[in-house]
Amino acid sequence: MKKEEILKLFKEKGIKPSFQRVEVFKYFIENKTHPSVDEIFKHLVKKIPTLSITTVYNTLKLFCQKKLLSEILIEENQIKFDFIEKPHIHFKCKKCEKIYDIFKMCSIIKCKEVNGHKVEEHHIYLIGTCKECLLKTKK
Amino acid sequence: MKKEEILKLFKEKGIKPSFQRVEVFKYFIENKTHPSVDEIFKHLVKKIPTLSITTVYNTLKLFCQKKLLSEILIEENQIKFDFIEKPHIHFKCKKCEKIYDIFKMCSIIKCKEVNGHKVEEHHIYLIGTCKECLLKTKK
DNA sequence: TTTAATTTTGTACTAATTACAATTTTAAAA
DNA sequence: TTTTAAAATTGTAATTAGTACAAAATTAAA
Ligand SMILES: [Mn+2]
Ligand SMILES: [Mn+2]
Ligand SMILES: [Zn+2]
Ligand SMILES: [Zn+2]
Repeated sequence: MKKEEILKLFKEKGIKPSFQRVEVFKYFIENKTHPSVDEIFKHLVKKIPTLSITTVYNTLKLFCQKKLLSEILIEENQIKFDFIEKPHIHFKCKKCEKIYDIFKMCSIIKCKEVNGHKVEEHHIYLIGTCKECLLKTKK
Repeated sequence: MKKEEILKLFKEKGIKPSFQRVEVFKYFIENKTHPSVDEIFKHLVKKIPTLSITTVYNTLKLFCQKKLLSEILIEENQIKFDFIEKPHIHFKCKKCEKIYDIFKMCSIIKCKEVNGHKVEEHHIYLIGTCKECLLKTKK
């Protein structure tokens, strides 16, 4: 995703493209991970020494409101964030703590209504032992 | 669930039935909700004035280890707890904040393995506007 | 009754997040 | 270009959920 594309996307969403905002957004494009606020801050502050952690919080909240990102509640002590692209679910390994994207479809993900309630977001995560950790244990 | 049944269950699970532990457990049986640590503490401290919040934390951690309770990560700022009975998913209304149990089955809930990873827990929650809040909005 | 193990309690601490006012930046108006 | 107002960023302080830990209390075995 090029700079122009980002600026175009921001314009569509009504987001003013400050340097900090663009850098936070680029973090998600360049690192397809599920970072915490702290991870983003620690990474960007190297490039933007004046960066404030508050700006990172503000920016992430804005991006979530504008549906560019979603919050992932999968850790007990901190919120992680995910770039919204294709719908997917998550798998967290309780051994190595890694979080994997799982592109497996399920009736729940398409569900727009349940028991009379209007459904707007779907959050699914699985916990267990990942492929790699299973192999390590066998050895 | 009677006192004897609780004591029997605790014995099976290897939990010593201290007064505090039994009271915390009874909270879940008598209130089929999804309480936070603070809600449990505030409720029980009326009956047990010497109760420490640390005991509530310790007890809930123990109950989770022993698979009597599960942690629900659905709020950004606090963990909620759920009595483990029938498998179910949750719906949270973003208007009134209420959390509903949804007993709707889905292939994901039965999934024991995905992409080579061994699945041990399934967590599914939906966000939206609940039936009641939809009605209020229409008026 | 002694003793050791377990549980509970209270306090201090940590760390994520929020509140908020001051400063800086941006962009429009004059 | 200069003035002005709005928006964004920053830094600090406050809040709050959760944890660490040692002392006190309880329990149960020796
Ligand atoms: Mn993801
Ligand atoms: Mn439930
Ligand atoms: Zn792993
Ligand atoms: Zn509602």
